[in-house]
Amino acid sequence: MDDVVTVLSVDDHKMTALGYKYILEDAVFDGYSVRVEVANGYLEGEKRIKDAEGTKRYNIVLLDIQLFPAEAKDPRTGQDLGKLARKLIPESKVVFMSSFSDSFRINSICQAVNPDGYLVKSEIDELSLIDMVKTVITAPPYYTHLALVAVRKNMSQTFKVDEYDQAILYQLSIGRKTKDMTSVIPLSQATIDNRKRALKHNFGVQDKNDLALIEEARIRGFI
Amino acid sequence: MDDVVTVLSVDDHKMTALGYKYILEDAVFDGYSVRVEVANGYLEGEKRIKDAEGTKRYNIVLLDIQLFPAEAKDPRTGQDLGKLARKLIPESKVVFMSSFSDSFRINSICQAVNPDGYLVKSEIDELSLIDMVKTVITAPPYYTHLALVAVRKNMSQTFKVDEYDQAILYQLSIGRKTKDMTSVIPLSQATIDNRKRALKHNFGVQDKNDLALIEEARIRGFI
DNA sequence: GGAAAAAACCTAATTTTTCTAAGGTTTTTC
DNA sequence: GAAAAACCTTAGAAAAATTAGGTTTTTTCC
Repeated sequence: MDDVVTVLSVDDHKMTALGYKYILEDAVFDGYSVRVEVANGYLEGEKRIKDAEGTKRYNIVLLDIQLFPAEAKDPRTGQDLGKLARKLIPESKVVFMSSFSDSFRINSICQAVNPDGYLVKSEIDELSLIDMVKTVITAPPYYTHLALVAVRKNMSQTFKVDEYDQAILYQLSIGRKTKDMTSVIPLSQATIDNRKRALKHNFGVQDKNDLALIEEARIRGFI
Repeated sequence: MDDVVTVLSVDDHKMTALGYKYILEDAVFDGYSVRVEVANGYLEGEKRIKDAEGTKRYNIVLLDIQLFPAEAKDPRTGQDLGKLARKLIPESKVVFMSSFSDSFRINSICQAVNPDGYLVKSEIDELSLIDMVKTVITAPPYYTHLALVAVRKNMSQTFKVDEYDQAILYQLSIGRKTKDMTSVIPLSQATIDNRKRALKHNFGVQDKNDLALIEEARIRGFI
């Protein structure tokens, strides 16, 4: 193992990333030290990853999810950087840190990127940060407690919805009109109507509105 | 919290269970101590769980998976006891300890029982056993490393198979003939033939035999 | 607040997809 | 070499999707 573990930390709050940097660089590891490079926001993070293409420059890439200010309306997230890292620097470990602890989001990211770690920000302290580096380097994966709870919830979900139903629930949750879903879900509007009706029935919210369906889906971890 | 945490340990190797008993009873916990009752095998475990029905007698139920000697040919496993515990003593935490570390088995059990912990036996030592009790009591779940790796593998599985295909793969893996699968899978033999052919195509093993299909499914964590 | 427009909800007929029944051919097992 | 099993195919049945459009409810606008 190298004497220095290099971490790229990508966050839209530089102060947060600097906090992690000093914690990790001050910590005492067994047989190595940690050096943290900070990238402020999506674009800088993207650049660093691209600049490192094909190298082993980073042992760990630490990614926030939200990397643009809300008003930027940019749909790209840390998940996209995670996928990019997987492609360009496949030997680097990818770890997410996010304030999101909802089941759906965590499981979606884990499925899409298969990260070596996931930390819910409210659970991060000095010890867990250090423990994350140790575990990710030697025996991934590393999940904080709430991330594990979310994973467990998904695993034990006995009521299955297929990919179409999941997409319908998601589109409902972000406010897309049913008639517009045909542009993102390859089904006819009547089929979407039918499946929506079936979902309401199966979730025990027929005779109720979409909000009830969304809420029940959220409770069950489908969104 | 009670001063004493009571654990029911169900294993078919009494010496193993006794080992856990002495480790945990000798350990020093913060604010409580641990008392372990040992049940030797499935039937005794079943009896203890039934006797405890509706009570809070056990804080934790620790279950091995294999609870009959191989020659007994009894299909019941610790998973059945786990489900029973969930039903009769719902306030007790359920934790599995097993030598199985294959992805399919771990994920099946987690889905069927939603345990508060899963330990792969090769990873159990004094510290992890103690840590398991602490975590399970205060903030479940607790998975050992290989269990987490298995969970992660399942999560990141992008190639989905539905329940019918998964059952076909499993039946193939235990050697059941295709013509006999109709007794355990509610599909016609022609449909099973068709799905099997499609699975071989999707897994890139058409023109190969069943062993190739099984192996590829195992690699991908479907069995 | 009411009218018009938009969207949701719903349904029947038709089409498409998947399953099944039935049985033939090929391969494997004994 | 015979029997068993796997593999494969076709025609028909069943299930799901689609087309097309109607009714009801909600939203928007004045």
